[in-house]
Amino acid sequence: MAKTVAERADIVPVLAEIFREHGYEGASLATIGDRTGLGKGSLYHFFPGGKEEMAAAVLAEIDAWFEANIYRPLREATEPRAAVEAMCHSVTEYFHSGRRVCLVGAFALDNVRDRFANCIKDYFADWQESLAQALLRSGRNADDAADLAEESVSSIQGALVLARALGDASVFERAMDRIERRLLA
Amino acid sequence: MAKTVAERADIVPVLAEIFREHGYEGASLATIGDRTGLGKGSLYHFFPGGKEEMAAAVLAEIDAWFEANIYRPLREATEPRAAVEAMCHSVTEYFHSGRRVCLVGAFALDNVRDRFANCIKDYFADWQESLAQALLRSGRNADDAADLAEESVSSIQGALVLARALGDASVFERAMDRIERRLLA
DNA sequence: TACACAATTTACCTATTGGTACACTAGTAG
DNA sequence: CTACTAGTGTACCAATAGGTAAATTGTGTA
Repeated sequence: MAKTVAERADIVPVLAEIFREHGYEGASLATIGDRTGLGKGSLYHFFPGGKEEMAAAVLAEIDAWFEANIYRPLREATEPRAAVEAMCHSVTEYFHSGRRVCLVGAFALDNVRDRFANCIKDYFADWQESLAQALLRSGRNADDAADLAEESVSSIQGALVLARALGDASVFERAMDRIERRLLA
Repeated sequence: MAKTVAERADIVPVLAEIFREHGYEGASLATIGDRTGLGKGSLYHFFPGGKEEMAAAVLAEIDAWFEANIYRPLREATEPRAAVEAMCHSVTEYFHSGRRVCLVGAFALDNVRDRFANCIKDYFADWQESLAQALLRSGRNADDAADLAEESVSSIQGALVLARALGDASVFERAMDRIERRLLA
């Protein structure tokens, strides 16, 4: 009998992909069980809070990833312009050039927004603030930096929506080019 | 016994609001029954295809509204710059300054995207094309017009996501100002 | 006045939902 | 060798899901 012991850390990325594909309501425990290869027993062992805790864990991991790979580099870069450039490339890679949905953005439009309002808000607020900080240190004034950061974060989300709606990844790539050009101008 | 006869045309806007609030999967027939004040019998009388037909009807009505109020004016305007300006105002009003979600955008991020792929695609393609046409006739070259139109449509969606995520309508208003300025530059 | 038909109510159906209870297995520490 | 524990599998649960069937109501028209 295969006992193949699992770990929480291995499950969360799978959960993330499931929520991305099906949304919160659309991701049933049956689907989750199939895709993770875990029975309900194991699932509720790792996530006693059920689906809600699973989604929270996914959001926490996403936040940790962005903190480590996007926000902190932007905040702490000695070379802010290079950090901005690096952000653009990381983002393009992370979202598979627009073929991958932003789970936080999707949750924001869904009715689960209320349940995870804080996570969702922080995700975008942190992004905007860290980017604004890098722009500030690259020589812009505070107002321009804040405005440009807000526009960029917003545009990335819009490009993800449009790319997916049109089924055309090039929409996202064009948007990222525009954003990078404008950030470095 | 109150018989209060209903009409399909009266129901669709209510359905639209329900789908906006709860998403496709999240909008149960129970909720729909409550909010419309109609039993399942009436609902299936008007929409024999069930939930899917209800959503399709909503998307069709949205498309018709945009065709009449946004796309056609852009395409047929004798004064294209004024039409672009009018579009910006209509859009701001339609989305309640970012407090109201774009159902088509939300569906695009959801897993129901596949089911309504054509509607969703057309909505954005038509918007982009009609806007590009107005820009073209306002004196821009074809490439600039197409690019700027794509960027604008994309930015509107992004602004809706971000405004809702942050619970801050001013994000949307700033975005619309930027877009209008750039379109009329 | 009676017919036809649109609209509605009510009752019912099966599958699935998220969640619980609990017995069980396999390592591991003493 | 034994006791403990993290992880697993199975069976079960009430509630709800979307959907169906048919009897009933009212209303405009001939």
